[in-house]
Amino acid sequence: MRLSPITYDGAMGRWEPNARDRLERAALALFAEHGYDATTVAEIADRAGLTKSTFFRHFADKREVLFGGQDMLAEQFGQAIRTAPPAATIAECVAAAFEAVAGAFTPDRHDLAPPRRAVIAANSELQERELLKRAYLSSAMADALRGRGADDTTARLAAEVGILAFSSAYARWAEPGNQQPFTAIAHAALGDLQARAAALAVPADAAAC
Amino acid sequence: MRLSPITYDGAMGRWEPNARDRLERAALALFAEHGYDATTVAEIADRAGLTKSTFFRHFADKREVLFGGQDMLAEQFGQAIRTAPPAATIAECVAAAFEAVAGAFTPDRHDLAPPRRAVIAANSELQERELLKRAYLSSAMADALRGRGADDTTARLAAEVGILAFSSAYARWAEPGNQQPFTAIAHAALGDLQARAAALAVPADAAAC
DNA sequence: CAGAGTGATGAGACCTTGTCCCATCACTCT
DNA sequence: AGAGTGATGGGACAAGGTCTCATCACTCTG
Repeated sequence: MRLSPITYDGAMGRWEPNARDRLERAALALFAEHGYDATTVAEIADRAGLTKSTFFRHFADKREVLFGGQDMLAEQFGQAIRTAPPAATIAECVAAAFEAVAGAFTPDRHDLAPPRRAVIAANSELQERELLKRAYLSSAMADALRGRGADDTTARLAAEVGILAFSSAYARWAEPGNQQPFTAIAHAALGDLQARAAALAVPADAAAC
Repeated sequence: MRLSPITYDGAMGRWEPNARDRLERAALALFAEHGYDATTVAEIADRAGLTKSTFFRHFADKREVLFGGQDMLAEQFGQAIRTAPPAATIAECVAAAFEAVAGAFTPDRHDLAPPRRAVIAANSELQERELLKRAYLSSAMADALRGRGADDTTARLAAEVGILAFSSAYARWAEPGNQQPFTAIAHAALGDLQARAAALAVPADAAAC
């Protein structure tokens, strides 16, 4: 299948550009229409004007088409923590990581989040992948913290708390009515969790659960 | 394929009993010999004297054969937290959950842990499943804590910290030379994490990472 | 003791995911 | 014009996983 040529600037594919983009959009549309399971890779490729072969050249996995940017996110987390000021505390390192990825949460990306979340919420296999993504981000943060000299246990704990803050901040940012920028929400979530972590450490506290 | 009859007491299979057990052992042996990827479900079933059909009747998934008891563990976590004394703090609820599952970590199960861990460590797909299992246990704990009235954020945080303590305690318990009972290790790990969580909450602390 | 019922298994067709190899095409460079 | 390059198409292929139906062992009932 050959599509009409489109002039495009930038280093894109040679035929019709944006093959990866087209596949992502086609997948999201079909998943929303018929559900994730009822949609085959061949159908996605077909709607994008491509074939199954090409799909798997762009995505290692059928699920991957919904979880594209996670590698970049993990890389940015790690980079921000590694390049934070030497005197920064662990909490400040985590906050720096959040600021580093704030660029990915621009208002124009905001519209794509709700349908994507809806598709994931409707399928347990995709929720699993979402959890996996979190674990991946968490271990990237923990590695970077260890690289700064933090001991293993503290690094893992801080990373878990950081990811918890990140994911709840993302959920709030992605809400349809939200206007606040991601950074503000993320910082608030992190501060909130820090306070609650302190409360956890006081078993004599009267706060029975 | 028909095997010689074996007298057996208890509600087992009608033909050769312990089909599920045999499949698990055959799988672990083959995975250790040839690796996870190079072992097909048909081979596992064949070594167990069964067929592919029967394998998928006992396990929803090829990976599932290595991750059997997680449902039970999650159930025990939840049950212990729901039935903890009304005045128990969150930390005490988590500790109660650990005690509830200690029965699963008896010395005779200790020997099966190292080969299983070795197989998982050699395959990323299985490590992913391990992470998924953790997330599953964590959400079971969080649900139970929410059921006691804890707010969402605190419940999730406590569950994450609890699972972190649990998995590091399990790793220590499963070490070949270990003699300590699981409960003692788990409580120590939880206490350790609580202290570090408190330190995280003090950003003015001089502990740069 | 005969026959119906039950539940686990065997057998095999079938679809989808994911891999692999090779031919083909568009575009670029010389 | 011709060679090179890189993305794509096409099809064969293995394995995972689902489904259906027949078969067998065992139990229960009359």
